[in-house]
Amino acid sequence: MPERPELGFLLNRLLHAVIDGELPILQRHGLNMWDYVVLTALGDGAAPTQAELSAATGRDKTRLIGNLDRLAEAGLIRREPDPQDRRNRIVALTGKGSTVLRKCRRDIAQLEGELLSGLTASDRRVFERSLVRLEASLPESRRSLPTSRRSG
Amino acid sequence: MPERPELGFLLNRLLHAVIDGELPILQRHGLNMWDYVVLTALGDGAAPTQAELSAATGRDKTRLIGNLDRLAEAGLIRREPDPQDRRNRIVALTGKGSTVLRKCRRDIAQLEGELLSGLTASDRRVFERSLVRLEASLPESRRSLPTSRRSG
DNA sequence: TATTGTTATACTCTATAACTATA
DNA sequence: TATAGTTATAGAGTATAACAATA
Repeated sequence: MPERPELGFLLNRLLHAVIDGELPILQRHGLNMWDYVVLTALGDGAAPTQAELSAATGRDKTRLIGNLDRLAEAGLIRREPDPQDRRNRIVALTGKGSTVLRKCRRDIAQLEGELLSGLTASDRRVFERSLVRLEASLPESRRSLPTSRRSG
Repeated sequence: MPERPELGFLLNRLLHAVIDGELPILQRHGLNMWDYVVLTALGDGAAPTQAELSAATGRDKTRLIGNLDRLAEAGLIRREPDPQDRRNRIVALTGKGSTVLRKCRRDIAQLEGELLSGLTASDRRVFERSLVRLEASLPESRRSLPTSRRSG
């Protein structure tokens, strides 16, 4: 729609298309976007404290709690007191949590394939490689944060 | 951070980097992100009604009003009753509005150049072309909507 | 009766500040 | 005193519904 399509415009449109595609997938597994971000972070690294998890995901520590409560209630994560420092609570995936995470990733990978199916194989390789490179070039400060906004 | 970087993760990081870079530019001209989206829409097409502008930008019509009030107050747009149908108000850029829009676009183009400077010229061409193609392949439903979220 | 623009209300999400328990 | 986790309060942003003017 802009005469020269701006990066922000294009990225925004694309991101929201991805989110719109992902939300139903996550919902089928009883997850919202932040739940999935948390599970992803837990699947990537070793068991962290909630403070570390907050930093890793970009989710404010006070709001992270609600996600962890629900995830624990659903049996997807465990929260255990740290024997080293009993102020900490160590968060870790359960077997069920790993399974749900794996299924979501599989479905999301398929969704991505569909979204990118309009590109040639060569263009897709360059596109994905560029995304990874650009992301790597960003300052550390910005962390994850897919939102579940609704447009007016 | 994910083992296989997901599209949503990468797009989100990149979009927020763009937004973080753009907000100070817009702020220098007294604009917020929605103001800029509205000015952009007005710069692209002919003078629309507020309802059309709402549809074109994705901004809810009730929340669009506040933006239009401020933009008119700042002398960047005009709102005139439609002689054809006096329920409508026709919105249009003023000369001052066009100037501000042009300056913002120029600064944002420079920002984009910096953000993409890590790519080779060839990769950048493919990357931008792919973005445009992917955006064009999306369903009509989704319209613009850069947000000014703050991560926790 | 339907529609444009507007205002008002309720609701959600977010930011900030307290509180507790450990250290 | 400082920190991890938690809870509570205030504020911003959003959706929804109602309203006045015009068709």
